[in-house]
Amino acid sequence: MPELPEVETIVRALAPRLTRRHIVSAEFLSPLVVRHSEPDPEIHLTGRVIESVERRGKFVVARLDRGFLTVHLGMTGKLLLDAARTPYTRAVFGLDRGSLLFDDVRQFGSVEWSEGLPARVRKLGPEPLDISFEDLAAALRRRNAPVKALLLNQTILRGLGNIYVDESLFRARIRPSARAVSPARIRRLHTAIREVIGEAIAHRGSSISDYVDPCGEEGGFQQMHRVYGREGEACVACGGAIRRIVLAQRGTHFCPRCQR
DNA sequence: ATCTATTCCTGGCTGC
DNA sequence: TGCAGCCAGGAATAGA
Repeated sequence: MPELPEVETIVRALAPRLTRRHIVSAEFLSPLVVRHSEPDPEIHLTGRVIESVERRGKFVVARLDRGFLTVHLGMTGKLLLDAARTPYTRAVFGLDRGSLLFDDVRQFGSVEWSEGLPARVRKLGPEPLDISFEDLAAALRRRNAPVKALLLNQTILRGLGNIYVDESLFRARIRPSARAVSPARIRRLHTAIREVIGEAIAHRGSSISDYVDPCGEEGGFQQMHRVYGREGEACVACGGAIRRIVLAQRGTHFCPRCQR
């Protein structure tokens, strides 16, 4: 499940390989993955030049000589360089040198062409590594949803998903169900998010289920998860059992003793 | 405006 | 062994 650190790893691998490449062919094998696109993406993409590849939250955005190619990996999406097609290949881009495949088993991901930056990218909130404590506190103030739901909301903060929200809340010692979190706790949360995201990027993301980068490499941060996927195991801080509940329609992992 | 529930999708897992 | 049924979850959408 690619979140900010995984997408950052992917974009770092893709950018030098795709910048200044010409798209000589574009083929969509599943109508589902182009559901967000403006019409006729094959026509608009063919012949384009890729000018840059950047991450915006969990989106991969390639700026073209005309328009944008935007990819969201959803749950199981992969961007693969010079790879063989599989039964789950949903889009194929021929380049003047090599090729780019979009594989996605569950098809929660999407690939789109648009003339301008897509609306759903434009309305994203700030990057977690850029936002100041004051702005984070302001964004969470006067909200009454559980803090976990707020952190998953990409218009408040972009790039965090289920894993990194659980890990950040553990390090900040805040219960995921907490509402109206105090400024002192938001201070801890601000620090925790920066630490978790920074460490996860340094470890090239978490390989849960079948995440790999465009060269087929796995990440290593899953070894360092303190709560996610550790239900019933011992808390690294207090030794108590990690609990799993469902909150905001997501599997939610926390230590009942450390996170009050 | 804000919050919550539902929906999409399918391989893999559980349990009978 | 086989298979029905459930689970994972990002984000669009609908409903309250």
